[in-house]
Amino acid sequence: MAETARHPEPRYGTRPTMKDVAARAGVGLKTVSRVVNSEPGVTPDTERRVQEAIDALGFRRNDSARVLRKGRTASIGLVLEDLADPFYGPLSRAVEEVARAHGALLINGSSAEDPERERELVLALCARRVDGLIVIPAGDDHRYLEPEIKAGVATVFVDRPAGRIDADMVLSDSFGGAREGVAHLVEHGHRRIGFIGDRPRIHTATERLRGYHAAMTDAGITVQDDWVSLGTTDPGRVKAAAEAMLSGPEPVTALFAGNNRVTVTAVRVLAECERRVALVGFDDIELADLLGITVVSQDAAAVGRTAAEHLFRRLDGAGHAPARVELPTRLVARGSGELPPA
Amino acid sequence: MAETARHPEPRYGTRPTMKDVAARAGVGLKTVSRVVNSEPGVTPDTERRVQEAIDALGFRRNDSARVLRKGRTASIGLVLEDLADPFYGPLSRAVEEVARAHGALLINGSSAEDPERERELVLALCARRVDGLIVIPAGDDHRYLEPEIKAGVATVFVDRPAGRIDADMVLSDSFGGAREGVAHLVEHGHRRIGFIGDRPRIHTATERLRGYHAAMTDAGITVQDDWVSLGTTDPGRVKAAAEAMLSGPEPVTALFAGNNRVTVTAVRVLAECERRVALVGFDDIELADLLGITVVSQDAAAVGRTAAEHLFRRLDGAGHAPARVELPTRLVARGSGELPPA
DNA sequence: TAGGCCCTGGACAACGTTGTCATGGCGGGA
DNA sequence: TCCCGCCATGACAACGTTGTCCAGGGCCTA
Repeated sequence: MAETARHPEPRYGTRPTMKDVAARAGVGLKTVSRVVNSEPGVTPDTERRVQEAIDALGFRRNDSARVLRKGRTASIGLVLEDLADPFYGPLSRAVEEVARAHGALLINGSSAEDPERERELVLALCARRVDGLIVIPAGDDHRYLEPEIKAGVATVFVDRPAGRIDADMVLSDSFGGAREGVAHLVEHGHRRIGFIGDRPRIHTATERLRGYHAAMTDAGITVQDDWVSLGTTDPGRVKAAAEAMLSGPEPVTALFAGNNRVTVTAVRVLAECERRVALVGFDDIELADLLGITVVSQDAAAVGRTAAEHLFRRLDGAGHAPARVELPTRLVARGSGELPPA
Repeated sequence: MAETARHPEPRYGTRPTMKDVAARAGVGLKTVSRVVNSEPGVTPDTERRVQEAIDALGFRRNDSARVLRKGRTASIGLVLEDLADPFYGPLSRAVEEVARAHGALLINGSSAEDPERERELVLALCARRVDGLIVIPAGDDHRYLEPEIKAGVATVFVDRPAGRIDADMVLSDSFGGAREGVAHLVEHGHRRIGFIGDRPRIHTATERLRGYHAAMTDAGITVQDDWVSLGTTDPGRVKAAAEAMLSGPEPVTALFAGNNRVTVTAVRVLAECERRVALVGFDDIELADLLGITVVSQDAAAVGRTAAEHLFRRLDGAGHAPARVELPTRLVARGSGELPPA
C-alpha cells in the first residue's frame, strides 16, 4: 500500500484511457466516447483521427467504469454443483448460448453441493452486479437472496426449487420420470426393485424416491427398507449399497439409479455380477446406447436454455409473478431395463 | 436521494450505497468502507451500528466501483472450445478450483472453434479487465492480444500453441501420445492402420497425425492416402470416413481416433461391423473401461490446474520469460487396442 | 498541568466512463 | 444580409468505491 504511494510509476500494467486517446487525437474526451460507442454526431474525419489514436495506443474501453455509470453489466451468473459433471456441461453451454444472443457474458461457479459455498458464490456474483442469476441450489434456504432480488437481480432457480423464497424455477419432472422408470421395470415382471439415490437433502433425490414409491404402490408392491439407499453418490458407497441389495436370500432383481453418477457405478457393479440384473437410470449418459442402458432422460441443454430464456424475459421487461416450469422426461429403452427377473 | 430519505426501504431496482449506510448509521462514508473491508481503526460500537445499517438496508458492496478504484478485478477468463464437451468440463472445473484458492472468479466462454468468436470473447474479457486469461486457441493468429499482454493481462494458452505471439503455453504431448498409441497397434500385429482426426487447422490434430506417421515410419510401413482422414468431427463425416476405410479390397484392420468425439463415433461404427477391428482413441471417455476401449489418456484436470497455477504465478509476481509446458499422456490398454488383425 | 501521541472518524479527490448541457460555427430561408 | 436553427464538439458532473490526509479527543508522560 505505502509501496504503491512511494512508487507512483508502475507503468507496466497501465492502460491508456479515453483521456489519453483524446489528447493524442486532439479532440475532447466525449468525442472519443462517441466514437467508441458508435454514437452519431461525429464527422468521418474526426472519427478517423480518433480511431487511429485508439489503434496506436491499443486502447480498450474499461467496462468497469462503464458499468458504474450505466448500471448494467451485461453478464449473468450461473451457480451449479460441478462443472465437471457431464450433466452440467451441456446445461452451462446452453445458458451461455442464450446469454450470448443477448450480448451477455457468463460467469460460473461450482458450489460443490455446499450451501455455504453456494451462498458465497452467489453473493460474490451480486457484488459484481451481474444482471441475473441462475442457481442450481445446494442449500435449502435462500432468504439471503431476498434483498438482491428486491434490488433487481433477476433470479431463476434450476433443477431444484428455491428454499423459503418465491422465485422463478425450471425443474425436470423428477417424480414423474422416476415413476415411469420404475413402472417400466414392473411391466417387465420385476417386483423386488432397489432404489439408490442421492442425499435426501437434495430435492430431486427425494422427488425421485417419491416417484419410486408411487410406482411401487401403483403395482401393489410393499417396499422393503433394505431396497432403498440414499446418501452421497461417491462410487464406494453406491457400490456397497448395490452389493448389499444384490446379496442375501432375497436379492432385488432390478435397480433404479437416482442419477447419472449412481448409474455409472451401478453399471460397473452389475458388469461383475453373474446374475442378470435389470437397470434403469435417471439422466442419460454418453455411450449409454452402446452399453444398452435404459434411462429416464432429461434434456440438460433444454433445461439450461429454458432457464436462461426465462431470465432474459424477466430482465427485459414485465414483472410478472414468479413462474414454475416443469420439463418432461423421456424413457429411453435400450435393453438393461427390459431384462426379465433372474 | 430526498426520495430515499422519505422511504427508508430501498426502492425496487435501486441499491443502497455506502453513503446510504453511512447516513443510516450516523457515521462517515469512509467508516462504512472500513467496516465492509474489515479494516482496523473502528471501535466495536461503531462497527456494530454500521453492521446493523448494512443488514437493515441489504447493502452489498459494488465491486465495479471497487475495481475502478483498485485496478484488479479478481476474476480470470477462460475461453475454450465448447463447455459441453466432456474434455473441457473437468478442465474448466480445475481452473475454477485454482482461481477460487486465489479468491478469483471465473468467466468462461465457448469459441465454438471459430477464430472470430474467440477474438470477440477474449476482447470482451479484456474490456472487463480480467486479471488473467486462459485461452484454448481457435484461431492461429493472436497478435491482437499483444497490447493486452503488454498492458498486464497475464495470458496462458492451453492445449494448442498461440499463433504468432510469445506467451505461456500448457500442452499435452499429442505427438508422443499418438505415436505411442499407434505403435501399440503395430505391436499387436497391425500394419494397415487408419487415422481419423480433426481439421488440420487445429494444432493437436496435426500433431497427432504427425505421431501417427512417425510410428508408421518407425515400423517401416508406408501409409496409404486412404488410411488418413482429417476434417470436422461431426458423426456423419467420421462415420463415412470409418466405413470407407473398413470396406474395399484392402480394409484397415485397426483405427486410431484423433480425439474423444471421433472415438465415440468410431465405437458406434465398429459395434455394427462384423469384423473385429482394433481401436485406440486419443482422450479418455467415461465408461470406456466397461466398453473395453483402449485410449491414450490426457488428464484434462491436470492441464487446467497447471495452466491456472501458471497464470497466478505470473500474476503474483516475477516476469520470467514465457514458458512452454508439455504434459505427458498415458496409454490405457482395455482390450480394443489389443485385438489382433482380423 | 501542559505537551505530545495515538486512535477514531470524516472530508475530499480520484478511478474511467457516460449523460447533460452549453457553445460556436455554418448553412439556409426570408 | 440577417437571423434562426442545426450540428459537431467539449466542459462538467455523476456513478460508488478507496486512498490520503487532517481534525479532534482522550490518555499518558514529564
